[in-house]
Amino acid sequence: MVDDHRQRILLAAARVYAVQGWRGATTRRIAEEAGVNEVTLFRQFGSKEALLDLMMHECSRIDEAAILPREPSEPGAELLHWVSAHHAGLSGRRAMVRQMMSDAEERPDAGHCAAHNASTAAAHLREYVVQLRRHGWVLAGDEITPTEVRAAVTLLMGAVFADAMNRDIMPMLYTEPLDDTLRAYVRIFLRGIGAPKEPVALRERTVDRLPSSTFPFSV
Amino acid sequence: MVDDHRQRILLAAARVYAVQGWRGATTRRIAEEAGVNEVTLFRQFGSKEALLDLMMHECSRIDEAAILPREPSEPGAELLHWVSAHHAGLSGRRAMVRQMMSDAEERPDAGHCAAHNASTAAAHLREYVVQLRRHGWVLAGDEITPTEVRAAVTLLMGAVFADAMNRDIMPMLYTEPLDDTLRAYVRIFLRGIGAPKEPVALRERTVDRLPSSTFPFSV
DNA sequence: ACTTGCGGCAAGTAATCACTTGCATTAACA
DNA sequence: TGTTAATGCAAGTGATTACTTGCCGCAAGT
Repeated sequence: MVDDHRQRILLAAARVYAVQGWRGATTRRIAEEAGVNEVTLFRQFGSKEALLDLMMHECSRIDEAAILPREPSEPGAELLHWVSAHHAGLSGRRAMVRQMMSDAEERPDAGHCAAHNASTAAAHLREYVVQLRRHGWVLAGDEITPTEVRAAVTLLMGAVFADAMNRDIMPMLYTEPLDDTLRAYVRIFLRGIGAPKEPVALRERTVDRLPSSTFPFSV
Repeated sequence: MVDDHRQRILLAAARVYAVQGWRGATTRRIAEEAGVNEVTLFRQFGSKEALLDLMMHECSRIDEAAILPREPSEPGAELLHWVSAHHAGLSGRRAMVRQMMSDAEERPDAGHCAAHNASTAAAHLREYVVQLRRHGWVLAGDEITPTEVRAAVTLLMGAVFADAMNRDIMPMLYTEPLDDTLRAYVRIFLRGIGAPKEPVALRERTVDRLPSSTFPFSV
């Protein structure tokens, strides 16, 4: 019963905050949205700041992102699935992420919460690229530098982030359907890191010839 | 003198708004920042809403973006220069853009202002790609579809946008220096639309064999 | 039956919000 | 020199802010 109330208030706070931001998320509005008395809010959480801080941390704990397989078998399809899931997650939290990023100027903690998901997702993608390389999906010895591979990761992550954040308010930029766009993102990304569309002829033990230490991805 | 006051107030409003957002940009703080009596603000602009609306429209009028040449001669360098300028512009307005995007939920006009620069920049880039193709810099007849080229534009724009917005609060994602990253963005973009690094052998009048009508970029 | 604790309700706190009014000052222009 | 328009200053408007206090009802545990 107790936790039920706390949860309801936290969810209400998240909804109000996503639309109205920190200053607009008044204790009155949150209480009204939760269907509780305003005083209950203070008795449960102490202050507005404590409540919103907790809410933001709870929100950033959610990791609903799809998982990239450890052993790549179909990079294009796997990446598309993962990117779609990541985009969907970001898109669903769009309003809240926007508020957090604007609050980052005054409340660094909000920025941290907004960055958390993106950071872990980027780490997953980096690890996946390492595996791609390990399993011979990436043409080694290219003119593609390790820095460029790292940049390709932030390029893809950034493009998906911007797409999720801006597609609704920039119709001039995002004219093509979401599906086609994400598919193209993935294709360009794979081309960018030197992975051909067709499966590379499986060279046996490419791993031995490309020790992971030469690759600058530790995590 | 009069315009001097108005300008000072508008600039002060922009500074305060960029940090504190709409609700945080109180008339008191703006007047104090401008070194003007609070009443002057109301006598000049009528209301807080009128002042901030005007300020946002003035801000979105500024088009400091570098210009992409009509006749591409060195795509890599030209694009890098343009992307750097675009990133610098966005980066300088970072705080304000973030506030506008969070206000977009309640004040659609703020969203429009935030979208304006990105939209015109994207139009420029699209036009440049058309010119690239016209002058034979792009390998035609590839497996690269027009939709993919369009997506490449939004990919690059989105990545630069995200980089400018998030680099300061996501150190885990943006570990490489800005210059190297932008350079890599451009290289991957060019590879993504099928433009090789080295200048293509100038085929005479490729234009005739590739009428622009087959290319879906009208603007 | 009695305690304990949680929640609703009504009221009130000082601070801040956007905005207004009246009056004195100042500087330009006639 | 007189007029006019813009500004500063002091004060005050009602609304809203976060937060507190005191009292009462209710349900569960002992």
